Amino acid sequence: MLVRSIPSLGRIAAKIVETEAYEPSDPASHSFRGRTPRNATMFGPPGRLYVYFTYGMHFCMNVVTGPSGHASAVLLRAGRPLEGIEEMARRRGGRSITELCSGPARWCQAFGIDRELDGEDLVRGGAVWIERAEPPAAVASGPRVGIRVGRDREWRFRVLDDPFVSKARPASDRRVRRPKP
DNA sequence: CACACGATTGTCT
DNA sequence: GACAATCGTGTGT
Repeated sequence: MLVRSIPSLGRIAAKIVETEAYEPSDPASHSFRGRTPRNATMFGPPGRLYVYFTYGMHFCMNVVTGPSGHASAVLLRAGRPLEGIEEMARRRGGRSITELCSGPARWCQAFGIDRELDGEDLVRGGAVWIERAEPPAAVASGPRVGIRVGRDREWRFRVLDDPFVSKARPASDRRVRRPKP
């Protein structure tokens, strides 16, 4: 689960139910064409938050996963709200609970994640960090969403039958993995 | 310096 | 299902 601490507002938390993976030899990755000012955090050490701005109005967040120099990251696409639901609903304009964190830009808005948190250390955990949660019974994988290249890499992962995954193409999943208890 | 476009979302038909 | 919103970023001149 992803946890956000906001002074005077307390904890906001959501269980991660949908992600996408990106790595440097992957044409869909921001890191594919090398380091730039925007993607610099991806090229840094793992365990950091990579936040980028897109479509002139939205933020999306990733967890940097590869060692320094190997720019890999995992996009956080959807979460199930667990704590601070009132605060999330306020930031999301009073929308229903399934629309609070179900989408990468929606999740950032609900958590108050923006440019200022790019590069945040998720391991040290000051403003935002990750905590262990109950593992899912089954994970489905399939093509990533909203990209025009790299569709052959089926690196979108979502919890099977979870109502909080984003609405994008649940039928495109091609493989189901069931981790042993 | 100009310009095309995006790891999206919300609204309208 | 179509499309507007809205601007930072990367690329090319």
